[in-house]
Amino acid sequence: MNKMRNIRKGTGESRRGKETLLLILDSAKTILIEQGYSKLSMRKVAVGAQISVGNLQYYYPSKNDLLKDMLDHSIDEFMDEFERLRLGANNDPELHLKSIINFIVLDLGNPTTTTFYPELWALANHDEYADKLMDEIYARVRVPLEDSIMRLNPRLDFEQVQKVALFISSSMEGMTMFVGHGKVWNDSIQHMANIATMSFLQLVKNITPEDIQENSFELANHNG
Amino acid sequence: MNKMRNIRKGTGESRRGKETLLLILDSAKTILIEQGYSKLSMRKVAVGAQISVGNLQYYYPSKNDLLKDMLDHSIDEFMDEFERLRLGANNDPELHLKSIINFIVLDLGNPTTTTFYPELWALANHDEYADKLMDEIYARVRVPLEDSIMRLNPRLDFEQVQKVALFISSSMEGMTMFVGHGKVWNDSIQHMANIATMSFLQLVKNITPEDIQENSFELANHNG
Amino acid sequence: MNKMRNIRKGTGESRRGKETLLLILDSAKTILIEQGYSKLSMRKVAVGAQISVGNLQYYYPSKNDLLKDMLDHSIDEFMDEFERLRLGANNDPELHLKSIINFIVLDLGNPTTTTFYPELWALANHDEYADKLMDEIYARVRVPLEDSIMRLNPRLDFEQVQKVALFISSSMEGMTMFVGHGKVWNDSIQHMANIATMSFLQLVKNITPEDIQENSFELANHNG
Amino acid sequence: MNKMRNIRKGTGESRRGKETLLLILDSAKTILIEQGYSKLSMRKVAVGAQISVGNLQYYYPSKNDLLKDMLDHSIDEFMDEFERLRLGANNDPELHLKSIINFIVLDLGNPTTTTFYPELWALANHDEYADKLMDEIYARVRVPLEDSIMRLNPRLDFEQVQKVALFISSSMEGMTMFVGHGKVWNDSIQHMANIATMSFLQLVKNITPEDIQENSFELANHNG
DNA sequence: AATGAATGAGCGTTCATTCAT
DNA sequence: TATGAATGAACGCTCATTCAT
Repeated sequence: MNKMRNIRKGTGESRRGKETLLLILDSAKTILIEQGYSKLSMRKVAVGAQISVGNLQYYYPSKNDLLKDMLDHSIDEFMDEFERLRLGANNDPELHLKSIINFIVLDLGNPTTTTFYPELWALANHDEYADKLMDEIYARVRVPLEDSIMRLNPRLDFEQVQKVALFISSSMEGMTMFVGHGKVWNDSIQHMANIATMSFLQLVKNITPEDIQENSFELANHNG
Repeated sequence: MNKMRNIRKGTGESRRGKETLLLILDSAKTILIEQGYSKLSMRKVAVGAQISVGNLQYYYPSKNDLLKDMLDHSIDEFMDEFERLRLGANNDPELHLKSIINFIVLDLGNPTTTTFYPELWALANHDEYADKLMDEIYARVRVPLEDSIMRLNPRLDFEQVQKVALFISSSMEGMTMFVGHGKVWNDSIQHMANIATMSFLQLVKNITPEDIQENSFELANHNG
Repeated sequence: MNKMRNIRKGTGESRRGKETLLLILDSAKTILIEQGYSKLSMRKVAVGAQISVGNLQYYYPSKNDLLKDMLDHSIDEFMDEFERLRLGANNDPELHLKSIINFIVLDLGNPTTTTFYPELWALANHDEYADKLMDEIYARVRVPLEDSIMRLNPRLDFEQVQKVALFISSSMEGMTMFVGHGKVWNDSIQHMANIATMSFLQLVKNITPEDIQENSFELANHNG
Repeated sequence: MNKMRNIRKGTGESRRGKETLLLILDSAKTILIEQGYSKLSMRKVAVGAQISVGNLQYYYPSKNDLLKDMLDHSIDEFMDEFERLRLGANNDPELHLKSIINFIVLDLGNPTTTTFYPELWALANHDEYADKLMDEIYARVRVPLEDSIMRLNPRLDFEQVQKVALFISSSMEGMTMFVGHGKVWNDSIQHMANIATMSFLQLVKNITPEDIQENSFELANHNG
């Protein structure tokens, strides 16, 4: 299965071409992670891949084409790992949930993850393709979460399960900027994983449809 | 209290200068939000503020100077609201916690918040000042959270309280990319606030020092 | 009367700016004439004007803006001369016609005219502005021709006068590529002017509405 | 008779090669006509001919080689038609002259002619080959004109005949930019052909050697 | 006869910055 | 305070050309 989907027909056909394609994508990803999207330029990618700008543009006629392929390529790596985790799950939904949480939170400490995802989120606010990609990734991440939640709390209908899964997933993503690689609380990443595990399990087991539905007006009344 | 801290001595002193300064900062913020940091340029800021590039550079000799002031200015607005919330709190720690959670989560639906913060997080990975600023903001946001947690769960020592507060705060930030303005799950923002409230309250009340300390090795044993 | 109409507001305001503007337009025109439109680049114009590319783009944000102004500027020079000729005309329509013909045909020998106009014609086939400009120039050139023709041949209605003027004008333009500067027949330019004068005078005096209206079918009949 | 004269020895020898050669030349001509010489590039020609750039360069090692062959090829088509006209002429010189004029003027309405020739004239000012080619074409076009003029006006010596033929030929070319396809006066093309026919016949019949020889000094005297 | 891969120069354009006025 | 003028570097991109296969 060839995951690179470079745009221009007829590029990356030969062995040499495929090697160059990989050099390009790695270079682009490295620059995105080390310097951020605002510093990502075709020139820098070319230098990083040790090819000429002209040749880079032979593979990717426009910067946007490169961006797309680079995002695909970067995400595929994460997804591959995640897929392995999913397949290795046993039948115990609680155990499965725990292992997913632990995997995702600890993965935030990976330097690549720490810097790549915030770039993607920022990009998604201004770039349609990045936005679409984000939707796809996180939908796939939520699938095993939803599966476990459904089995651990049969009172919830599917929409409610989806929202709980979304809460758990986004909750973990939010830690990136605080416990990720190089961040102030990076040393506490395992403690954060523990809190997350404890918190999410309790949530999943105890939450009722009413907890979710309760509207802000009632909340206001409670307050008063 | 003048919150703008523009670098060049003696600028923004006259009435007209102050007005121009505000026009500049608003223009910069608008561009950051609408087009992202990679598209933010001195030229565009000058056009947006309806002044010449030369004059812009009179106020901010370098782009970085502008960036700093713009971040300060943008965050001040959020902090002002947050401060009002803090001061308006009554003595009930649970009620206070609930109102903070509700305020923060619902604020994510604000278009400015939705796009501004991801830009800041991405920036913080490559810009020292943005990084420092983030630390300051979120430390201040956590203070009232820590206060409530401490009172609701006296078993936890301060370090543990800090970590629970960090978990809750980052958890909410993570929703930005999913329930923010224009995002797929924006319609569910109130439901997400409900889940968050329920989940965090349970967490704060029930968590023990052991839950936090438990290490991954034990987890591994549990798994096996 | 300032004939330069550079696009960007606020450029060319100071004395120095106006000088630079002239250097730019002269440089552009020289390159167009010496190397042709396909070789006209912002870089070459900047070098010719002895300024930086950045400064050139300060005056003309886009190449098209420069092209427009350069065309305007180049044509103004021709029009100024032509206007002087028109104003210096006495009341004798035949004499006036002769002097216009002589002026235009001999002007074709001017190196600038020889190369500039074919570039303009080619450009007009692909560039809307050049096309519009051509219409304007030649309409103005035809005015004094129409005036003379009308007086020399009262049998023609205005539409017919226009067509005869168009024939005469375009006929002269066609000589550019043959008797212009550096062309094979350049030595015969005065003889060509003589033939043109004799031919056009005869035409104007003798042509009837029927000559113009006669359709190709009748022509075929005449032929048979 | 193979009219294509591509440079590289041994190309276009096989049947398939000849087909590709035609695709290339057609593609080049189409681009020249639709976009102008400044937009004519090897890449675009290759795309238009549906071959790779590498293969295009197998046929034409340099862009200039392609340009030459393309000009030859384009002109051959016009010359073929013109040759047919010449051969179909009967013995009446006036009739022959009329049919040539009608053919040439009406041909200006052909979209290809309208745009191709101005490009050629512009090119001829900067490209030696295009210049040489122009000389050849128009010399051939003038031959039948000279033949008719000579027979219709025996007073003229050959040099004078040549100049009258040149005047008539260039006069017609000049109409291209005004009555050609898509031009403002295109609807009047038949009327222009009529005026041309009438004017040129009168010229040819009545012109004297003195009319041609008369110098500008005498003209100047007339004016004064 | 044809493709894919690569180069290096040049293109129009945007940029942060400097400086005279 | 404010503008207009200027620079030099970098940007994304197109180009003619070369070469291995």
